[in-house]
Order: sequence, then C-alpha cells, then structure tokens
Amino acid sequence: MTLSVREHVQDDSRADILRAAAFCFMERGYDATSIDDVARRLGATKGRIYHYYPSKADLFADVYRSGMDMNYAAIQPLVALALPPVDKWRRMAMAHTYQMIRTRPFQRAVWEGVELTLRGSTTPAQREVLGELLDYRNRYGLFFREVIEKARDDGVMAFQNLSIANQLMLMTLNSPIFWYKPRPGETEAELADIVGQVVECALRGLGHFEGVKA
Amino acid sequence: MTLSVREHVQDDSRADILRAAAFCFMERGYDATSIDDVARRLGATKGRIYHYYPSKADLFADVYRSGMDMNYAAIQPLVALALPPVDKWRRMAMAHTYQMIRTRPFQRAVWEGVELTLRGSTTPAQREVLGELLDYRNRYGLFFREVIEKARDDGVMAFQNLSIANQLMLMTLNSPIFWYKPRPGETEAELADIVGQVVECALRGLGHFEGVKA
DNA sequence: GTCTATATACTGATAGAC
DNA sequence: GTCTATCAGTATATAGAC
Repeated sequence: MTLSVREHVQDDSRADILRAAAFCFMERGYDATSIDDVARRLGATKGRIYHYYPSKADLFADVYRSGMDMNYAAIQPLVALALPPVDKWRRMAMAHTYQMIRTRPFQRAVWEGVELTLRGSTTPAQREVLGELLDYRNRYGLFFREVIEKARDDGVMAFQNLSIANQLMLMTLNSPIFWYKPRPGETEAELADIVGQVVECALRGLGHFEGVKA
Repeated sequence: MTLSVREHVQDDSRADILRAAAFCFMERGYDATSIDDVARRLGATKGRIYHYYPSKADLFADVYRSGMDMNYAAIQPLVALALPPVDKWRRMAMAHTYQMIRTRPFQRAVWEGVELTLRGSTTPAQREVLGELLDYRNRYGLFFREVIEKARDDGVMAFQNLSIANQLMLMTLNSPIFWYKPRPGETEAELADIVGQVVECALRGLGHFEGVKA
C-alpha cells in the first residue's frame, strides 16, 4: 500500500503522540494521566494532541490497539509453523515474553484497557470500542489456547481445566510488564536468561515434564 | 485488650467505611473513585467519611493495610508449622489463594497500592505511608520465599533464580483477584477445585515433580 | 456524628489566533 | 498544524448547622 507524503507525516506525528501517551499511561495510569502530561512529555501543548485525537479515550484506545498490533505481528507468523506443539508453544511464549519487555509501556496500556473494559466505562461509544479491543485481545489468547490443547491431546502437557491453565500461563508470561526493570548495562544474554526462566516456569506449570513423553 | 464501648462503635463505623471503600476501589480504581462514590455506597454523604479519615489517600492506605492484616492472620500461623517444605508451602499457598478470592476487594487495593507506590505518589507524607505498607507486603512475601528456598535446598524444587521464581509464583497465586468471579450457586467443592488448580500450577512452575524425590 | 453548603483546584474539551 | 485562552464540569477538602 502506497501512502502520500502527507499521510506519512501524519503517521509520524501520531506515532510520537502514541509513544508519549503510552509512557505516561504506564507511569501514572489512565485516570491520573492528563492530556497536559502527555503534551508536556512531547514538548508541546495539548492543541497538538487534540488535532489528531478527538478525546483522551480515543488516544488511549489507539495505544491499546497498537500494543496488540505489535503482539499479533510478532506471534501470528509462528502460529502457522509445522512444529510439535511444545516446540511451537515455546517459540510463541518466548516471542510473547520478549514483546512484554520490549514494548512494556504499550503492554501496560493493554492490561489497563482490559481492566477498564471489565469495570465498565462511561459512554456507550467508548464501551463499543473497548469491547472490540477486548475481542481482539481474546482472539490473540486463542493462539496459545489451541497449542496447549493440542499438546494435552498429545499427552505432553497435563493441566486440568483448559481455560484456567491458559489464564494462569498468560499471567505468568505477562508478568514482566509489572516487575521487569532494565538494569544499566544489561546484556542480551541476561535478558534471554530472564525470558527463559519465565517461559520454563510457565511450561512446567502447564504440566510438561522434561524428557517425559517428549 | 479491652476496648471501651465508644471505641467499639468507632471500629464498626470504620469497618463499614472500609468495606464500602474497598468495593469502590476494586470497581473503578483509586483515581476514578470519588469520596462521593464511597459515601453513596454507604448510603451516606462524605461528611461521614471525613469524620473518620482525613483524606482519600488515608482511607485507601487503611484498606490496603487491612488487606495485608488479613493475609498475615491467615498465613503466619502456618509458617511456624513443622512440616516438610513442600507440604508447608502447599498449605500456605492454599490459604493465600483462598484469601485472594474471599477478600478480593481488599486484595485489589493491595495490588493497586503497590502499583501506586512504585509509580511514586504525590506528597512526601503519602510516600512514607505507602513505603511502609510496601515493606509490610514484602515481609509477607518472604514467608513464601524462605519455604521454597528450603525446598530447593532439599532437592524437591528445581527453579533457577529465587527472586524470579517467588515473583512468578506469587503472581500465579494472586491472579484470581483479576479473573475470579463467583458463579451463582457455586459450591465449596467447586471453589476448592479452582484453588487447587491454581496452587498445583504454581507448584509445578517451581519445578516440583509429583513422586520424584518427594 | 452526620449533613449541607461552599471554597479551591484541576481536567477534558473547544474556539480561534497564527 | 500548533499554540493560547477559556469554558464547563467535577473532585478533594473544609466550615459550620443540626
């Protein structure tokens, strides 16, 4: 798809706003973040933001959507791979966990967006937008659900209830958005080590045993 | 300790306010909850609340503290038991998970309180209060940390990094505060089944294998 | 001890200059 | 496309009647 120069410039402006907004929402949460906060971080005033987004809710929804777009881009290609389910799961889980760390501000907005949706937001219009985003996020969760279901059918995972197992597994993989802080001078290997521990913990939780039936 | 009648009445009034506040904070979050919301749920006006609490931040801190008090009351007696580490851990983990479900509004406030603390709140006075509560919560986490460390020393758990393992384990046990919804007519046995699945998932995640070295 | 005002401050959103 | 100025709504907290 070809975009005009004007559209490219628009996209850059929007991307700048999105990054600033994601960071602010992560730092203070949706309600405590004012449009002025986002503008200040941009080195601008809120006129700039309202030129691109009609409301704070729309801005937040776009951060949420961007976060999920990034996740789909990272994981969807792996879903199609023809691999044994545990191997496929491990690749998906590692890619997902890296995403949580690398795009943390956006993923925090995804998390808060889900919470806001479940709480029930104000206007019907916002409710519809957030509802669609929740569907978008739930479809993403199905990618994992299908793989672990297959793995259990194959006898290489041994969890009980599928929904609960998937819920707990995703919670473990998502958890770095809450506690990960990049250490100064952290190497790629150290990062990979952390991701590996998270992924292996989740895999054991699913009832997969090294060297058994694999 | 003997309390005067007046103090008992005060405690009841405060407890009513605490429950209403915990529920509102759970439903809408700290920032989006107004004192008027809490008062409305109490069937009163905010004059009643400000009679007992000097500020919204103090009210929230008391909900947070109450939640942790309940956790200590439920788990601390188990810490002293002379049991094999995995057995002790399982009893603690089950008690903890039940707590998350049974006192969910308060536990959500604990969670949000930790987030608010890490984000950095407004005034230095609030920062001090929240900091103490975070210590209180971290000391609680040590109960679990010590047990799983012992279990690993005994060779019945096989996680890698102690801090990460404890973090992921607590995340799993805490997760019902986000997704648990009581079903109408849910039996004690069904609840116990859910708690059991959460606890066993966390236990497997820690690298404990049924029938191996146990 | 609880209520009804009310002061004060802040935030989302708009209008219009440049 | 970005800024300044401003309006309207709402929230915390206080003062004082009852």
